Amino acid sequence: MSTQTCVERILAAADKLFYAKGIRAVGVDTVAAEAGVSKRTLYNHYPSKDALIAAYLQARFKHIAPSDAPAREQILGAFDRLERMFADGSFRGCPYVNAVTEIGDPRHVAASIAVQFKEQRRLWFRALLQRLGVKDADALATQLQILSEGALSAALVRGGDPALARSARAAAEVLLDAAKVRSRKARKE
Amino acid sequence: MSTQTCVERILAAADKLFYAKGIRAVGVDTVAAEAGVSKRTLYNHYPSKDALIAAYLQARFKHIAPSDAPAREQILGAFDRLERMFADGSFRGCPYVNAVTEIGDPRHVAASIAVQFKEQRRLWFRALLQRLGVKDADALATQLQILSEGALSAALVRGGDPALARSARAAAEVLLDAAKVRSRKARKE
DNA sequence: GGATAGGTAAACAGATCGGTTTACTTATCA
DNA sequence: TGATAAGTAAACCGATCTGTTTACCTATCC
Repeated sequence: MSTQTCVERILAAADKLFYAKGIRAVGVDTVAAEAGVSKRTLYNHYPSKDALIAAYLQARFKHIAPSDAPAREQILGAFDRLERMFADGSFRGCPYVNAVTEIGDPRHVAASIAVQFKEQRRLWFRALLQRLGVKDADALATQLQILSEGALSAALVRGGDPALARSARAAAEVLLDAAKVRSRKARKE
Repeated sequence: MSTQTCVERILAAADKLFYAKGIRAVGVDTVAAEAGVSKRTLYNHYPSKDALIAAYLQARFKHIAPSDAPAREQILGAFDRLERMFADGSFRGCPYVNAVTEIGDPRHVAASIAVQFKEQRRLWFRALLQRLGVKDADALATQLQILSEGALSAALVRGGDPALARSARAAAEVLLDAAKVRSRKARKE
């Protein structure tokens, strides 16, 4: 017996299977079985597989915990987190990018969730860059986002090679060092 | 009537449909119909859908034409090519990454083809960097590869925004400028 | 002219998919 | 106690998928 509620177990099963095997590769019956729940119950909570997919992506939408650590440290820490993800063994790419690829239809809810997630991450970079006093924080944030995105994609193909995360981190350091700072006084960290 | 041979039409149809709609989303019957060929004929040339997928990926394996243009120009030109791909309207991400995502199984032929393709591109970067006399050409080549990979992935989610290719190009310029060169004399271009 | 190779069209087989329905069980609570 | 809500198990539906089979057609070439 568990303290988990019904929809929690469904979501946990969907998360595990959809991410590990792919959205299209996993049927609704399989999710229900993994959750230890009848198919009827699953369809009582989610009217369609599309709704379940949307819920799965929403549930993965973790906001990064705000931190008082130095901005540069936090930025580079994001790449260290990638490295740990790659080495985990169960890494299979970015769930949002995967969903967009597997679903195809750009009007699907999954597409807009993916856009929101990526933009949220970019804004997280931008806020930290602004704290660093970087002049064109917006442009640099996009570049850092592209770097982490690229590491994710390359690691998917290369079987989760953690060296890719370290490469991306080193590139991020170069970009940060080359970035122009607003003024001498603004540099506190 | 066309001068195209049978398997050429099959491959052209597979390329168009697999890339535009996804490998799993397109059935063998659809490919045969698009090629104007009976299903029996398709299975005479390719014993299974997996074989057709492998042929589709192999056919996309274009080697970049060698050029006498300055190395730095060629490297940055790769990002300009990305920008044109994004703006094309039919852009739907990298076919190799998509195949890995859609198929899942890392032992599938598609997975090794994807690895080969990505490595070939990385080596193309590396050769140009060596011509530039860059000291750690191997590491920088990986970073440039991560940048273009990231632009592809981000553009897939963001509906082919060409600005992402320009961002990646600008980052590549910064990395190139920061790269250490082997010696004064080696700098010819 | 007749064998051969390669093609078409369409039915078929077996599996799986998303989703629905039916009939039964359990637990809560007024 | 008895109504209501929520769950189970399993059959079922129609569509679609990969792959095979059958029967027929049409060039080419010796």
